[in-house]
Amino acid sequence: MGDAMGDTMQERRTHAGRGEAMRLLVIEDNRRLASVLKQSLIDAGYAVDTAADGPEGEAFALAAPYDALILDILLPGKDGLAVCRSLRAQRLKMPILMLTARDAVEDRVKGLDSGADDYLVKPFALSELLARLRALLRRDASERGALLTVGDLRLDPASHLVERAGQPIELSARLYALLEYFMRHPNQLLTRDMIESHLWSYDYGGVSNVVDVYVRRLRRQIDDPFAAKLIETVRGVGYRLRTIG
Amino acid sequence: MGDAMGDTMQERRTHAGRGEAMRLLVIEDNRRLASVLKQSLIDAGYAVDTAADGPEGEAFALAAPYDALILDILLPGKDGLAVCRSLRAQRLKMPILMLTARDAVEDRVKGLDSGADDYLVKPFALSELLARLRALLRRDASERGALLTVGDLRLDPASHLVERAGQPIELSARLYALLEYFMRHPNQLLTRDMIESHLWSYDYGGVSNVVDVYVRRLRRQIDDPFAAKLIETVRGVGYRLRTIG
DNA sequence: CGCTGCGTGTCATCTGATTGTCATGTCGCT
DNA sequence: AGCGACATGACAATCAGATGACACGCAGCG
Repeated sequence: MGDAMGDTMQERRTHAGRGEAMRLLVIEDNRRLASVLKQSLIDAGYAVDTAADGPEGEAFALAAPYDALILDILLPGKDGLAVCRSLRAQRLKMPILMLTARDAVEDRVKGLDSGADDYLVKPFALSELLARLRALLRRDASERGALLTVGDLRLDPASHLVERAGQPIELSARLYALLEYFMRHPNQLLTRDMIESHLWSYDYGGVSNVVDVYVRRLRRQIDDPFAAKLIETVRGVGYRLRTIG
Repeated sequence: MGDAMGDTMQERRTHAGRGEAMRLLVIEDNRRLASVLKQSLIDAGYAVDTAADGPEGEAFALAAPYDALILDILLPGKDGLAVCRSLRAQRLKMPILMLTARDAVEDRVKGLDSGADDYLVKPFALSELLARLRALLRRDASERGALLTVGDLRLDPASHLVERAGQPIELSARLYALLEYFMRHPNQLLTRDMIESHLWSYDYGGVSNVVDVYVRRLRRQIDDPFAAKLIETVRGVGYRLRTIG
């Protein structure tokens, strides 16, 4: 195995080396941000189109096949949520990455509710965007939007319903997002940093135990009432959702 | 407790799980800030070089591979934005964290525009710098993890799970780091100094038997319960992890 | 308007786990 | 035997995480 640098270079160039570049559509009304994004994505080896408002974006998406969409929530004409729902209604299955303004907690939930596959809170680091994009493109179409299952715990991204051992569980927005993050990475160690930058904006203070507190709340709902505990603490590092006892 | 100390310790823990220190290049003309940064980053477990102006920094970056750059915008010779663009034009893809004294939103966009991955406004808290750095470096690390195997011993960097002969083994953070270090250098003689400088601060007292103690603890968990012993003592020198019986 | 309930994030406190040191026992080499 | 070098168990200080309580903001409602 190569050293860190080698792997980095390799990974970053992956798309450029591919026969066909992955095609992306960026729907973002802020021109400056749109152009920055476009250039960065092109540098990263993608083929990129941009659209500046909802209707235009939707038309683009319907006119040509894209491998993924990057979609701002706040758009003139027709907002990102509506575009997303509309595209899904028309059976378009490509992964959609939503961009949401900071402090819009509701948005995050609605975003996932409307059929988006992931969301990113502004401001974000470009590398984070690229990483999430890689993750989305890597994921097989068949496993996106499918029912997530870990042990006797089930989560349906489409309906937002969660249940364990047949018992329905009600989760607040944050808790739902946290659980979904866990379930999309079963058995994987999630550091506090990773969780924090997924659920809060990446430049969140850093000196806070929000993550601990939310994990505690999640445990109270999905673990406390049951014998087999699913959320494991990895001391000094983070947490992990176990698939097996 | 002082903030700086707390951050240092925390960061060291974070990196304890890694075999090799991450290499950073700091390009900053203010000597005092540069030296404070360098020391703090070293304390945090990174290997750090510094450059005092644009051209020098660029030369450094081109000469050797770094895992990340910390780049001041205001630099003599050639400013940070130009350095950044230039490096990107030369296909260097490592994450770049920009620093600036100006606090206009404009700069953020310009910074990202020139190819930076993240942006930090002076004055900043050291803890924030470290947090963002971790976020930038995390990508490369998390997407790398291949399963490490030595004999019937297996270690998965992604989940931090360790098992021998199918039996799961629970390791504390330090022990995990030690084992990972061993497993990334199988059959290789590791001196006490090497181990000490990888897992503890580079200039650890020297008059301590921490290494012996931790090797003992590791043995208790991965060797004691099994017939074939994997950790070998090389008298007068150090230890070695054997792949063969 | 004020009351109430919910979700969110912060804080202080508590507790077992982890850490590094030390004293002592054991082994291997000359 | 004697000298290091290493192994080992015990120990106190420290720390990371768990946990409960609190304060704030916001939506719904009388």
